[in-house]
Amino acid sequence: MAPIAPKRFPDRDEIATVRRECEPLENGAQADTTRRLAGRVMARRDMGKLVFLDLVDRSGRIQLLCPLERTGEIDVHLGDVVGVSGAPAKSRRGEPSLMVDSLELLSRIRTPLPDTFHGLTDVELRYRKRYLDLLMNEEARHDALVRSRTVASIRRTLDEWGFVEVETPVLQPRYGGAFAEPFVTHWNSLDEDRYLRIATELYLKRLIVGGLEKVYEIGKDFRNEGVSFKHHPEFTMLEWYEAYADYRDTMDRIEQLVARAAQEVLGTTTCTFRGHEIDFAPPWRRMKFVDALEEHGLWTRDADELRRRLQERDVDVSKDPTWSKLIDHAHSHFVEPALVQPTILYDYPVELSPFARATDDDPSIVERFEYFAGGMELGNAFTEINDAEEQASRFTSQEAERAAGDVEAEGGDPDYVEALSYGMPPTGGIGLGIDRLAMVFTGRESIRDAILFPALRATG
RNA sequence: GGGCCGGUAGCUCAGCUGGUAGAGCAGGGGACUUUUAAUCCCAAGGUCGCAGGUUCGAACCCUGCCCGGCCCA
Repeated sequence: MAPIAPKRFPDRDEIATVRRECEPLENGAQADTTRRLAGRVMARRDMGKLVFLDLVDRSGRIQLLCPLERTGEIDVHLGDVVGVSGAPAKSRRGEPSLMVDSLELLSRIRTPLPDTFHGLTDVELRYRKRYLDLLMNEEARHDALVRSRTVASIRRTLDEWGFVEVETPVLQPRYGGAFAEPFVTHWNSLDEDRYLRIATELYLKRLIVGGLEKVYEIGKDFRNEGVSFKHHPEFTMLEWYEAYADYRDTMDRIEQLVARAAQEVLGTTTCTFRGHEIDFAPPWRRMKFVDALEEHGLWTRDADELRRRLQERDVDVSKDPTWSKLIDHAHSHFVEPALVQPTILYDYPVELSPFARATDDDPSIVERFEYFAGGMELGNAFTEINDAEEQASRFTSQEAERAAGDVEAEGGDPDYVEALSYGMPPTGGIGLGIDRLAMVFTGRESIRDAILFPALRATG
């Protein structure tokens, strides 16, 4: 009968820790302590009575020296999960190692690993079998940890600032809070359709009405659209809302939040993305939306004129039925890609911003900003409309956009308007695309490298 | 949706002008007490993405489809 594989391996140390213990040793020497390590065997070099293994855990890699006279036969294949105990040592050539006394097989590999030298490079396989990518490519492990630590840092900062983390519905009877088409599903027992949320915005602001004052949520949003290097149909978004604050307060906070995350995760406020060194240290460049378009000669309130100017520049405007879509196209085509260093664009046309309050001196311009890095929008923020009647009239304006052919225009939400009618404090709110931030922090140029299991077509 | 590129052993790849499929690593067997892409010997490993077509003969040429990448929309 085959021996039963151990169900646990307690009291293990991290490989990185043991490596550090090996550093001061002379070549060929070993410490008189005993350490226990567990992990995946990623290389094997047999030298007759002495077997060398490379053991990998989350923290790093170390060489195992296995003298057969002590350990017995080493019945270990590449990819097996083993636990060992032994003494920190250095090989004669100076390689940090563990001189193994005993080795136990914890899990036997059944399907051979990919080529341990070339790793797994096939892009499709890396996405479909991310576990192999993580196993074979140290870079993939590193990126996953950077993302995780970034989210942890953001939570720490918001918690420290007194924000409350909440969870709001993913399945919503109405969708809103962004311009996008939703996924639809069906609730059988109620025989009602539900939309997967495209944003958390309208529920979070209901909580501001309810007096929670400072709330945030980190979660998945879903938008029924194609995939690109910066778009993914399910993506992770942070949104926060802060009572008694406006968009200027929010600008200061987002600079602090991102710079601090970079500092904590990367050890510096800078990172390299698409060959550019990007520095998140505040203050970020700030520029009016209108001025940014003006720089490209693309600011006009006249839809026909704007259409003409875009066509002159060989832009296909056939799918832009409204001025809003045209100006958005102009912005995303000419302005956004040039915003490499962290930049805040502020004061947007009211047509693009159904939830933002007007500026004091111009009712056609609202207190909204978007912020960019690496040529990508990272997020969007407003001084929130907190008056029910004003919100209702913005929804009405959006219906006109929809009637003019913009399928992504806001659909309106009477229940949300009712919530506002009970009074909402003046409020600043913001969204942050976590996947895109992770792209910039890791230097990965595809959002699919920032997402552990990106969406792919189903196979066979 | 359109254009370009790709899919050959578990992985990384080669395969010329159409002539019966190759290597390295991994996996199996063996040798070796300081190797680290260890080395050496032996044996094994294939629906060439799928389906048609052309041809005496197709991984290779043609058509359609599937999956992926990049760019455009």
